[in-house]
Amino acid sequence: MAMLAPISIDPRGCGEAYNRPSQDPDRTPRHAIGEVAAASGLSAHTLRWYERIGLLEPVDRSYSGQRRYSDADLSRLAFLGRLRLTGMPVADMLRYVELVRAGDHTYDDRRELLVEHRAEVRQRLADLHATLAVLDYKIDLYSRLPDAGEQKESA
Amino acid sequence: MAMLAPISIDPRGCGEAYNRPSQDPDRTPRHAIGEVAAASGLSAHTLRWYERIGLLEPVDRSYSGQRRYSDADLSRLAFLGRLRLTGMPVADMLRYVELVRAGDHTYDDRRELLVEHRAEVRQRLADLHATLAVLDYKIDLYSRLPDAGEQKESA
DNA sequence: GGCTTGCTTGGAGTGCACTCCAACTCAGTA
DNA sequence: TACTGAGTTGGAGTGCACTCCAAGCAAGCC
Repeated sequence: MAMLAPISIDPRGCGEAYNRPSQDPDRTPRHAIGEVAAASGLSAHTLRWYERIGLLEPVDRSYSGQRRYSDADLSRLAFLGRLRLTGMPVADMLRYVELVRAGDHTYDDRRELLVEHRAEVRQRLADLHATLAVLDYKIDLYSRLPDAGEQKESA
Repeated sequence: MAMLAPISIDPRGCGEAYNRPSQDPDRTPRHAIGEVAAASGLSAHTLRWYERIGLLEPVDRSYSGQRRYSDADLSRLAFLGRLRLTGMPVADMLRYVELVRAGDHTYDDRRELLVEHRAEVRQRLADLHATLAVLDYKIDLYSRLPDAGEQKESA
């Protein structure tokens, strides 16, 4: 297998890349599914499934029928991966992708969708911070009352 | 229905409360399932299910057989709710509860479990922060290219 | 007394997001 | 040319965490 350029992904450039002029080198297919799985943290199964349900446009194929992902696919995946990782339901991701597909007149809807997700992300951050404090408190407690101690804690 | 004292929950005092001397007012049963559901954010269904699978000790009952939760139950629930909210699998929560049940000689194991969870919480915090930056970037982009604009964005 | 609302049960059902299966084909190396 | 490992498909299966159901009991209010 020819050595492929290492994959690097900038999640900022996602979705929109779809609207780029087609001579953009961005859209040259070159990455096999295994590479993409390793780079994105999604399994090959999941990558195929995302394509099947329409989260990704049909991916280009090699002459023998194997998938070859372009950098544009990769950056979309990177962004979608972030959305998933932070808890956006697949159905909402699909809606976002459909808005991108629909064209430039959907900017407002896309923004709204992202703004809503941002609010959820902030809520999660708050929950996690609060829990972190509780965990620190209890871990400290357990550290100071090491195992098998006879004394009981009162908090 | 008699007005019950408003429920306030301090998640720090959880699990351990189980080892308190029984004269502690903490263990007086008084809260109906509906109240507890409202206060904890868990549904009544879920509260019964948690009890069924052993996350909660069998809850005290009124003479007519309805559940009456004590403050000790509540504070355990508050802590368990935090663990769930921050992504701990129910199976791990169950393990934690079983360690609490097993007695004081399990402090080290409990601490280890919480330390592991804390690491996951920190990882999530990092993921969320990184995604927040991406969301801010894209939302800003969409805001500056309001809907139906003719120009295309290039990032 | 009648009404409404809330609670009870065990077991079955739901929704989400994958994840696997079987039976292939294909690519690269010795 | 044989072998190994990676890729292909649609449909079925899995795991998790609830969530609901039906039928009935109980409590508070007019």
